[in-house]
Amino acid sequence: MLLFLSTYTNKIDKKGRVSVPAPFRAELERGHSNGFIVFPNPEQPCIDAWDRDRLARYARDRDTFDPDSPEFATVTNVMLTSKPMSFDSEGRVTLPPDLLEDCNINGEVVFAGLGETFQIWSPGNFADYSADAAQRIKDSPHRIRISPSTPSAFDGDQNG
Amino acid sequence: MLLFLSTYTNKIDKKGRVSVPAPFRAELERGHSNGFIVFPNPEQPCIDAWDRDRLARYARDRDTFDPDSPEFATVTNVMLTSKPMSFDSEGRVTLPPDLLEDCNINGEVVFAGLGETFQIWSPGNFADYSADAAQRIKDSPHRIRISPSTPSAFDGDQNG
DNA sequence: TGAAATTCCATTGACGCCCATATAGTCCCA
DNA sequence: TGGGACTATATGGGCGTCAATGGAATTTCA
Repeated sequence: MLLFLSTYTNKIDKKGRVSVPAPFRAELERGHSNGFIVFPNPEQPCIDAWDRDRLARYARDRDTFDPDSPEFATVTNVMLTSKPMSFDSEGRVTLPPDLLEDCNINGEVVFAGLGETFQIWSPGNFADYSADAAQRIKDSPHRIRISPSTPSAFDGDQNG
Repeated sequence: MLLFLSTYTNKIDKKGRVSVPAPFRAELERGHSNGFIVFPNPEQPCIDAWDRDRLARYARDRDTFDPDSPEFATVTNVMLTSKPMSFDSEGRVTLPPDLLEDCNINGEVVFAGLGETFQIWSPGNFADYSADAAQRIKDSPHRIRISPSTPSAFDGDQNG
């Protein structure tokens, strides 16, 4: 699976282009994709970025939801509002102006790796968001817990 | 699988032609198709557009339905009312006038990507529809949940 | 022969491709 | 180990191509 890590801040030029961090590009290429898909996050003032395979999986789920359910409404809304981004020869994309406006993005963007996906923030909103997350961790500290590994390339290595 | 994303608003010219968004055309070509199939949506004032393979799958299902069931009636009606659209050399189609009338389409159309299929709306009806979907999401918010990936080139992730 | 439809050509604006530059990081070698 | 050459990334700008749209020319059918 793809793994997007770390955060990067890049500039948007006059033509609206922004370089996607090279490590993110490399990850997408690992998934045989020369682009990714963006849509407005339904809960936070940021842009969600998924690889095509993940969105295709989500699209398939649409047929399984009750048309009156909120799940159906959400997946429908994601499909309607998502836009495919493709890299130019320098690894840049042009993010949709309406999404930038909604997220208060102007001149600079933060690429925030979240593991299987990443997000795109304005530096200001991202600072608030990550400060809030840090505070919540302080308020209720806990140990890192990770689910047992599925037996894969290695065998018999999964300590409880 | 094919993936139709985002929404596009295009004009219908005096001769009834309208450009199909280039990304939709590209998807259809990916599926080795130089056109698509339209039929009136049974529940909403819009036109459903499917690729040929999907309609063929649905046609096969007809044999499995009880002839007295509503499912049988629906699939039968879809087959009876479907019309194949094919692109001219500029990527335009001429939508059937009766379907346009039923959907209050006049001068402009919205192509609405829904993942595996897309729909064709009048701008006004589409605004109502998407506002309604947005409202339903607000009324019962929930996080996006996506089914586990099928084991493919990469290893699956097991979220409960 | 007229109406409708299909093919072909023209215009405009946006986007992608190419080239150039700067900066930072890496590698090599003395 | 320090310096220099090389490479890759991020960024900026010019230009050609393509998409969307409109209309003319040509064909088809009643």
